[in-house]
Amino acid sequence: MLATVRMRGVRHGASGPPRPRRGTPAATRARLVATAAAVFNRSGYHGTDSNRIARAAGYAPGTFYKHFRDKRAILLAAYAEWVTTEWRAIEVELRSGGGREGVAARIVTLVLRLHRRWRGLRASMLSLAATDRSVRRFYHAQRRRQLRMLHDLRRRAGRTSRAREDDAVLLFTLERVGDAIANGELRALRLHRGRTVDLLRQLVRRQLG
Amino acid sequence: MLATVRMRGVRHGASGPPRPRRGTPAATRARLVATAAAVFNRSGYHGTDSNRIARAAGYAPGTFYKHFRDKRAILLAAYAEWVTTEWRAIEVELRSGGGREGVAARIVTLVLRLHRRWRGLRASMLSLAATDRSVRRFYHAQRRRQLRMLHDLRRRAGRTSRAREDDAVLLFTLERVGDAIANGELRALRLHRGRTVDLLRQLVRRQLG
Amino acid sequence: MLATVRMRGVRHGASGPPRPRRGTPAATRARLVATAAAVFNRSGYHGTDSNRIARAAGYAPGTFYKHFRDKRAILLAAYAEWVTTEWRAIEVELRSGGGREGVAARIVTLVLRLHRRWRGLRASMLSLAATDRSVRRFYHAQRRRQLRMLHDLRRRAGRTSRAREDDAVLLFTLERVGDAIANGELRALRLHRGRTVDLLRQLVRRQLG
Amino acid sequence: MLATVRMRGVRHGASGPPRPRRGTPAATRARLVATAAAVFNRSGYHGTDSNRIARAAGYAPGTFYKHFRDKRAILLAAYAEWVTTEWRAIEVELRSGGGREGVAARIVTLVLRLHRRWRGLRASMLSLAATDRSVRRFYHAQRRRQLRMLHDLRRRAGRTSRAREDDAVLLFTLERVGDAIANGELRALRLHRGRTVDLLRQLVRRQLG
DNA sequence: CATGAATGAGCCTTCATTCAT
DNA sequence: AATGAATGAAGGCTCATTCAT
Repeated sequence: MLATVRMRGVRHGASGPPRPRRGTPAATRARLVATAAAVFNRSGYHGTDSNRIARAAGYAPGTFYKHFRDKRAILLAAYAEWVTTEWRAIEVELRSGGGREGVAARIVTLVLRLHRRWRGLRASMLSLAATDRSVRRFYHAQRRRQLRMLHDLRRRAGRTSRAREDDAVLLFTLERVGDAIANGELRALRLHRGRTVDLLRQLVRRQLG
Repeated sequence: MLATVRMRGVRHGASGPPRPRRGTPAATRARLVATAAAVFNRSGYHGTDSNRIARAAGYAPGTFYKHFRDKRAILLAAYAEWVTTEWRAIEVELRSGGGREGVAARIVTLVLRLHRRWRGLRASMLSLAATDRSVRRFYHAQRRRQLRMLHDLRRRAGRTSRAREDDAVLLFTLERVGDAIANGELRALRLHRGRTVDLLRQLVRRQLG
Repeated sequence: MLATVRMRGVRHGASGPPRPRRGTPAATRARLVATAAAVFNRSGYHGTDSNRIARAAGYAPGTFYKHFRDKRAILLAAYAEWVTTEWRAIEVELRSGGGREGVAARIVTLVLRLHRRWRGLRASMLSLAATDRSVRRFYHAQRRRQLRMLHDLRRRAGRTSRAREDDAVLLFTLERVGDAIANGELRALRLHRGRTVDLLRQLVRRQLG
Repeated sequence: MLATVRMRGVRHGASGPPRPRRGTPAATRARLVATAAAVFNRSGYHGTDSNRIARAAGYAPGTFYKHFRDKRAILLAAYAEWVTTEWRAIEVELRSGGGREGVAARIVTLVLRLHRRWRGLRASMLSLAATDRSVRRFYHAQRRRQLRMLHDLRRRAGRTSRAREDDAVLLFTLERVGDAIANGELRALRLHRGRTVDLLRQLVRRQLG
């Protein structure tokens, strides 16, 4: 959902405001969230302003504040969407079956892809969370959701021996390396991407198995 | 150095500026960098301004710009200092000897402590790096330094079998978990801190061994 | 237009802003341009700032930048208006007929009056044009307009024998002497104003005839 | 004098401060004035600052204020020098004899060359004079000097029939066209330079004859 | 005489937010 | 529901000027 609606919203924004005005509040809100996600992703939270987001979505500045208390609120909404999307994709991947090996490999690929695609959005979130208490709480809540989802996945696979701490550390590693690859850190460090990805796959396989 | 000079600089800034009029440029610069590190750490890059930093260090706004081209520049200086400080500490720790076990444990403790203390500064750096190309390059250069330092450490310890990719992934994991602890994520996720730290120690021990 | 709207805009700015909230963008823009012309005229380009102009027009600082890219842009707009206004007045004067003598005399009077009234605005323009390439280009374009207008006037009067160089030199002389009178240079040099003006009238008469 | 000392002063300024420190006050002052003239000429009064001028002359900021009350004062000094230089050159030219024709032609050439060379300095002067009363007074005093010099020249040549008003208007025209040529206005207006210069020569010849 | 570190008022500009329509 | 003109606090940065050495 994020990946489709959002991209459209922005493409239009580049030329003019072609969006249909007067829609259901929910549709307007969704359009704004999707656009915000794309814009934050490209320019960063501190690199855009609420007027720009509104215009990019095809609305006037005032409309923005009819749907969101403030700029922060829309970032939270966009990020929550992102978490949902990511884990929906992972669930689909897992359910599609295949050997333990294949599943681990595909999950790593998926996570890396999503991190690459949304690195700016995630960076925006982290940037705010660092200073803003309530954003941090929200961010932690999202993380709890992730952990719960991972735990459910493993339970369904019949593997519950591992501690939640192991899950968390794995999550952190995946996330951080995902960001690193997305940022171009690997290239900057002249590290082999394939080797690094293999390492991650091993870690995931071990944890799931 | 960061940990001492810096904190003082800010402390007196809080009450009234004790007018350090007329010092060597190097001393002024150092005072500004130290203060900036502390202020960024507390309020985040986007949460302060150059005037505030200057005042906190006991100077007028203009002085800031005699020493740094812009606000960005002082963040880079502060971060570079931080990297140096962190690894100086790690080296000292390693040289102090003790069994393999003890060293690994102490390094983990050290890294976690430094990350906790400076999480705001690091977050500021990441926040800028996400949007600013040249900051990103600088950040990557610092990371290269870290990796080189880690590699040197292991070579002196006579352990070179591991690939640089393993080093990097370990670094990322340590860093990320360090941030997570500092952020209060562990608590938010109701994870056991001791267990998590033990996990990290194992990883480090394995990598050094 | 310049002479009326503008002066009003500033007058009420002096006491308290009468809050012209919500007008058409064109009206706001016009109000800002008129005010800027008056303020530049009084204090010079480097003697005011965009906030002052905005307030004098009855707006907040931000409004200024909704209508003009920067301080320079509004000076250009104000100056372009001035050129238009001046030549509109000259055309009217010419069309009003009367003998060759009378027309020349009246044109000189008119030009001198306009230069006296707007000498600060013109000085602002010259001051910027001296340093700023693009302002200079704009200024030259305005001058081309003037020359074209003068040429058209003469053609309609059936006098085209003179070269464009003569037109230009006449324009420069008129302009410079106009400034000199406005500046009080004549008085400072203990020159007779009447005699000087007569000289100019002769020059204009000769050129038109 | 302006033309020599000044240019040197700046050339050095570009690399480092190579000037001998500790000279006679008069020498220091002269060096500063010459440098200021060159710097104002290039960048305009509002395009530089007193620190830059001091450094370009090989001195520290404080030295500047030991020799001049403020930034304005050095512009006045530089401009006064310029007027002196210009008229010294014109006098030399006149004294060198030659027929009436030749003298007029050479004076025009000279004036145009000086205006071209120092257009930035003159523009700086005009820019300040427009706003600043006392600068304007100073500027007028310089003009009086010019007029007196011109009058003396004519008396020596035995031509005193013309009124001072005529002298003044000629001066203004020469000056203004000189600036126009220096500014590139002629080119911008697609006017023939040769023709324009011829026109000026005629005017001067008539006035001297 | 000369230095140069330091000053701080103030300018230019941005942007989150409001509110009358 | 949506608009968009307007707001104004605040941030980044400059530069004329001072003064202790």
